[in-house]
Order: sequence, then structure tokens, then C-alpha cells
Amino acid sequence: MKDISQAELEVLKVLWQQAPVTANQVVDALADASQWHEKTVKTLLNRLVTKGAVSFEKDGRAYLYSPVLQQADYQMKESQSFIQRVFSGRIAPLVAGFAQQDKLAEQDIAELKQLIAHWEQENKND
Amino acid sequence: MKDISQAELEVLKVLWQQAPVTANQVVDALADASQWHEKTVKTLLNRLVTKGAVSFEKDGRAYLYSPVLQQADYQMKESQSFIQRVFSGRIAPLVAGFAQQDKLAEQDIAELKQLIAHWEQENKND
DNA sequence: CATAAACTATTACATCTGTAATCGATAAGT
DNA sequence: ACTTATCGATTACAGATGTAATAGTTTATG
Repeated sequence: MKDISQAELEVLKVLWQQAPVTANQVVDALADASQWHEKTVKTLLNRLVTKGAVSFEKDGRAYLYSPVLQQADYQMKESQSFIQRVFSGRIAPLVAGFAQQDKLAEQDIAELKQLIAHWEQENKND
Repeated sequence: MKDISQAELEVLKVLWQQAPVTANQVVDALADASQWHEKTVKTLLNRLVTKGAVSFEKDGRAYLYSPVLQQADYQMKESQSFIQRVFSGRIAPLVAGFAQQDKLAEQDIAELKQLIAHWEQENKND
């Protein structure tokens, strides 16, 4: 699978929220968040199809698009390559950076604590 | 500051490890990890200078290059935009993904616990 | 000194990306 | 049935990127 560009990702996000959708529904969904011309959105959809990240089926004259690449898979793959590239594979320094910049909220902390508790539960018999 | 491309980042990483260095030292440092031609590395160095991420001073015929953009700043900026783009600004789901894929090591957990303890210490009087 | 070696600067070129416009086919309205 | 509006497909085009090669300049070296 070829890389998904940032603009393409915005289109893909719409498909992750609801699919299958027509091109026009994607255009509408992006109308407020972005200033993209209808033609631009359709180009991006097309490129996603070419890249194999999106599929479509005909529905009369229009197409119905659906994501092939799933969000969780995309997130996992991107996370790993990002952490590798920027933090040499270590995740804690990223979180530490957020903590230092006061970007961590109560909720983040709560979730992290729960994750850790869960992890320790799973790995208790080391 | 213009965006740093992935290839440029590899060059920048060398400068973060040791600076100032000559172009040839960068070439040597990258020789094993990458298959880049000397000319390629020098082009990347030049682009980094143009982008304002790297500076140089003359040392005889050769230049000595140093990073202007600091690693911590780069990491923070990239982390924020990445988390925003891919996880809508929430960091815990990223860590959760790693946990699910067994990408979290004992050490990561230990560091995260310490971070959390430290955060709670700082924010105890909410 | 002249020429070669070694640097940096400039140029090259294909591919990817952002951002559309135009073309061609088809469906819908009159 | 024609004409028009509407789709997707194809084409456009400038800037970024990967990956160098060539040109120009300065320093060694014979």
C-alpha cells in the first residue's frame, strides 16, 4: 500500500466515520472543515482508490466508496513508523514531552493508568 | 520553518548526535545505515540550510554544519501534529495500540508509571 | 605556476502532493 | 429524442521530495 498523504487522510477519515458514501457526501462532509473544491475531493478519492486504500461499487451513475484500509490498522502502522523515526522506537519520551508541555489532561492520565494496570495484569507471570 | 522531509531528518539526526561536523563526516555517519550517494547527502544538507534548520560556518574550504532546529523542539512539534492528525489529539489511544500489539516493554511501562507519578505530584492541588 | 583534487552551488529529473479544470459518458428533464 | 446537468476519468500544473550529476571555485601538489 502506497503512503497516504495528509490531504488524502482527511478524505479517508470521512469514510471511516460512515461508509459506503457517495463522492458528494464526502464533499459535503468536508465542506465546513476544509475549503476544498469539489474537484479536489474527487481527485483525492480517486488517488485513494488507485492506492488501494478505498474501494467502490457502482450505484447507478454514482459510486459508493468504502475504506479498505481500516483506521486501526492505519493508526498502528503510522504510530510505529512515527515512533521509530522520531523517537528511535521508544514511546515514553513522547508521552514525557506532552507531560512537560502540559498537554496531558486528567483523562489521559486516567487512561494511561488503566492501560498500565491492564498490562501488568496480563504480564503478571513473568 | 518549512517542513523537514524524512530524508532530511536522517541527516539532521546525525547533526543532533554530534555538531559541528563537516559534510563528509555526515556522509560517513550515514554510509552504513543508508545507501545514499555523497551528492545526495550534500543536497539534503543544503536543503536543511535553506530551510533554516541547519547553519554552517566556514572552516577553510569546507563547512562545519550545526543544527539550528533542536531535537526536542522538533519532536514536540511533530508529536503534536501527529497525535492531532491521527488520533484527534488524544495520546492514550496511541499507547493503547502499542499495548495491544505487545509493543510495550517493561521499561516503557516503568517510565510511564514514573511520568504519571510525577504528573500527579505536580497536579496534586487541583 | 599549473593542474588536479576536493568542496560547495547549481541544475536535473522523475515521482508525489495539493489543488483544480477539462473531457467524455450518462442520466434526467423538456 | 435532444439538450443539459452530473458523474467519474483524464489532464494540468506548480511546489516538494528523493536521488543524483555537472559546474564553478578554491586548495593542494607536482
